[in-house]
Amino acid sequence: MRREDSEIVRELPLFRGVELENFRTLIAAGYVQRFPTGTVLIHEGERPDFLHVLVDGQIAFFASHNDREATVSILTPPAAFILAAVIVDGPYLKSARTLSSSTVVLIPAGAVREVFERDTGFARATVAELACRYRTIVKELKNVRLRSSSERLANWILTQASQSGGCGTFRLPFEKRALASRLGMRPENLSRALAELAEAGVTVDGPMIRVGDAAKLIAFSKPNPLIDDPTS
Amino acid sequence: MRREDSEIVRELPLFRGVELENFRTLIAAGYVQRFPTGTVLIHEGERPDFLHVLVDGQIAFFASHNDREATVSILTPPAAFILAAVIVDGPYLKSARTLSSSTVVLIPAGAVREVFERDTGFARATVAELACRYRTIVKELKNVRLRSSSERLANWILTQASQSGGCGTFRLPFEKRALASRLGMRPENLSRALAELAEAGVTVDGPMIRVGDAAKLIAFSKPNPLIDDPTS
DNA sequence: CGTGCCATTGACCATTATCAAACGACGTGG
DNA sequence: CCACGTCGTTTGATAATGGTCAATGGCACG
Repeated sequence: MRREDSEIVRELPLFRGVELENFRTLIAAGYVQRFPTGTVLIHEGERPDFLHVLVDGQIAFFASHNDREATVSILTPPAAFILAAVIVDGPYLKSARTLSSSTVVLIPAGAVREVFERDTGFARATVAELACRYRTIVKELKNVRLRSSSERLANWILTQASQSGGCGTFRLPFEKRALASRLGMRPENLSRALAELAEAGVTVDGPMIRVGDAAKLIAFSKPNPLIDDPTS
Repeated sequence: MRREDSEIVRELPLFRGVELENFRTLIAAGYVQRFPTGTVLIHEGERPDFLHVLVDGQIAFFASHNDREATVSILTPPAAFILAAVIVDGPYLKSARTLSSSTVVLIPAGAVREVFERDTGFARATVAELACRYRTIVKELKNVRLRSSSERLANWILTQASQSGGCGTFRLPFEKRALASRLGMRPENLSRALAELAEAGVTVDGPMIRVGDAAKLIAFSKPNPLIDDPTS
């Protein structure tokens, strides 16, 4: 593993509190892999062999049933994933697919569980990580149940715009079809919803989104920190 | 606190591994309260003062936004709740209301965090609890996104029937309106969906549900352990 | 310079929500 | 003991939301 990659892992909140020796054990057991766009890294229902850390790229988590497919979340680096499955040693509940070419650090599940047993710093960080993940999904469930699809879109644009720095313009981080699935809608509906948001001052040019009138978009979106604030 | 109540708490997976001395600290700091039906115990957005343990009764967790209200989950005793909020010391993401008169053990959040810091057994149990909770919500999100409302109902009836012992008849554990909200539908729709399930051999008499033909209901429901199995 | 995929648009359909009304169980007060 | 009101449930009619199907245009890539 390149020093560069292990540094990224070390800097994650999940690993920052691990004792150096234990961290080295984990890194020594792990390795790095690079996957092209569209690779399915993990399959719903299988058993977790590795804790994964996304170092670069983008990964979508999705689940299938009844000939339908739903994106549960999209992960941006750096971040660990499938921690819960590794901890409880239960089957993956979601599949994962790269949305762009991605590099992933793989740490054997057994090593993770061992270090978890003897390193209280790691245990604490695991708790914090899981608690945050849990809260994130609760927010997502609220998002789905309490808002229409255009409202979800409007709020997604708002948070995206605010994360992309002051100017009201940003580039979609992935294809519109991926965004549609992430927001629980069809691509056709996303198109229509984007067109509808012109009334709220949002203009679209290919992958570029421009928030022309933030106040108007906020009025339409009715953002709620208990749904949209990733830090709360 | 009655010995009876503290025993129930002690037997929970979350507390079973806590060192006896630490457990006594928690219990000494806590107290029991009984609430009538319909009491709102906690309010979305407020700060967590206590870790709660439901000892008897039933509690619905719900969130409000845009004049809408959505039930996120319904808890049956014995179980701890709002653990994640206590751990990260963040605002409640959901409100909680008793569906029947309920007794709850309240343990001050500070005491929980203190014991959490020095008791590795508790830390480990917390991790397990959070990981399971996380996975439960992921399943719920899949349930909402991958199934129609009648499918959700059919699968709910299936698991309920299997948990209520061999005979295919059971009593709804709460009002139909609460069930409707739990399943993400309106009471009117629940009525219609129940009527529709007659084709799958389900008969309804007030609060009594009878699964006349399990095979037929299974064929309709298409149950999926990665959504419906609470243990996986 | 095709070929394929994504995005968009329009027409139509399915699902679910909303509104309204009526029924029945239940409890209260005359 | 009965009249009445309340509330949960059911049923019907209608509207809104989102999904499906089909056709088209644009763009990248071979």
